[in-house]
Amino acid sequence: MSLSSNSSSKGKQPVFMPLYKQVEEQIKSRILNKEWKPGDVLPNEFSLADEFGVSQGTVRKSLNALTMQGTLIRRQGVGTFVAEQSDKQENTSQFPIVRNGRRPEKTEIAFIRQTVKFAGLALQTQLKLDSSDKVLEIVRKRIFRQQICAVEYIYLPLKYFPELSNNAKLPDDIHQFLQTQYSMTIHNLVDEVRATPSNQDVSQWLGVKPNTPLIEVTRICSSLDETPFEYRLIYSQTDNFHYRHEGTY
Amino acid sequence: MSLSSNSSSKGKQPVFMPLYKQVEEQIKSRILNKEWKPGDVLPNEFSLADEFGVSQGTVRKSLNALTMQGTLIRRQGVGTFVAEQSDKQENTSQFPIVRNGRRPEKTEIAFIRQTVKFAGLALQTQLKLDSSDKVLEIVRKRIFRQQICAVEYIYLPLKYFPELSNNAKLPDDIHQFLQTQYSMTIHNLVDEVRATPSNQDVSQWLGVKPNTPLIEVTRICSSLDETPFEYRLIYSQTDNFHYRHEGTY
DNA sequence: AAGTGGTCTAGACCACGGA
DNA sequence: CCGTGGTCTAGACCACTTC
Repeated sequence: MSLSSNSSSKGKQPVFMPLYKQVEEQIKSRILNKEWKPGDVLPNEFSLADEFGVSQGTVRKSLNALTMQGTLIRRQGVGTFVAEQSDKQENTSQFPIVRNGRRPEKTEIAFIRQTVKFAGLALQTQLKLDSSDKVLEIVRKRIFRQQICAVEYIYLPLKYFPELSNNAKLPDDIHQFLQTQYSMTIHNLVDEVRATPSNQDVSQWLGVKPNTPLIEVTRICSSLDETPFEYRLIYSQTDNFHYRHEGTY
Repeated sequence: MSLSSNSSSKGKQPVFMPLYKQVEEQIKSRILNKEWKPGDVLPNEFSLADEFGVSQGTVRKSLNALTMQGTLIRRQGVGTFVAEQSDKQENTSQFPIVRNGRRPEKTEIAFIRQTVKFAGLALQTQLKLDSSDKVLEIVRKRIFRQQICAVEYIYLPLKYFPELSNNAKLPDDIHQFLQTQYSMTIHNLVDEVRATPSNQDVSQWLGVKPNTPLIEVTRICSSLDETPFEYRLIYSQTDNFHYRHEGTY
């Protein structure tokens, strides 16, 4: 196989895409097509170079770029793999609510309930659904050492995950589950944080007085092809916890 | 000049540092020493390669790494520059409070007051100060089109910025100012978000009823050498605004 | 036209992990 | 031991900016 020449007449702007970028896109699309699934090993650099008709150094540049984006994992002496959910959780603290003065810690999960519902308005707009689409709603608590730290509402569209309509309880690690069942991994996410008075339900679950100020984190997770596939609401009191984000410029 | 051989007997673990990493550290330290200041142009790749006694490709790898960390800016046909504050603000949305359903937008600033104080407890721990250290406190409002969106308390230690003790009002773009005056640029930051009832002062400034639930963002900015040099508290109501964070895995 | 960074190649050698 | 990715080099050519 060989890559396209550098000028294209499709768009208005002729698109100049360097070889390493083209290789990157090719690899990405094979992952999207599930030719290569999470955990799979890719051919080595020289095989890929042959296949794409470029030099090994060019392939290397693509693989390293995808590794930095978190799509691939490279292990010296072993090979290059499609990243699994578990690989990603090491780097970025999956769950953003942490104890004051601490780094992210592992949480326990206490299941409350799960139901299939029609998508409400917020879900329709954020997950690109319409009013006839259904979602699985999961409600559960996050706990650090007997201390209830947050309540989560998780919404998964049946459009993408049809088998969830049966009432089998999902495992605690939902993203792990979605990855093994649907080869769906998080590629990026958007968090919006607001302050809101605690409502009846959440107050009970968190063990706080109604109208206590809580933070409400709205999290939307998207896959590699930019499909938003999960909507999540997280409620937490912030006497002992906070939402945390650390960034490098 | 030439770099150290790959094995060192200083630490407990013999440290193997690849050449490109050593070059990276060298360049970083020259920036810290203010040999190269924000906005300065670096020598070209071949000059640096000569100077460090490595090949041009190795220097390139270092420069690209530092570019991705936001420390340098490279412009084809022109040269490689030490990043300025203005370069950084383009990539990462400096100010994290945005209107609902929007991307980050430019805000106006309304000055309220500024005072020199002794550092309180939170400041002492977070900025590594002691009780005799003084800070400049700046209080001001953030405004989107006549709509007050947030109140900011900004704390700058006189330890790092001694000339601020005179009562001259600082310009709106504080980071721009700190960069030109002190060659101090943000390298990373930590945000902690909590929910809190609005107090008397903030209620007035934001124009909300006392005890309205607000978000409180505690932001600590650090420089390239990991010195935390600014502590900031941001208060905002979240009927029309929210704290936003977008991340790629 | 001169000088910069950007892309691409080809090949050498090293370090690591597993059989 | 072999095969993998990691580092490093040297050199060619391209694209962009400035003069």
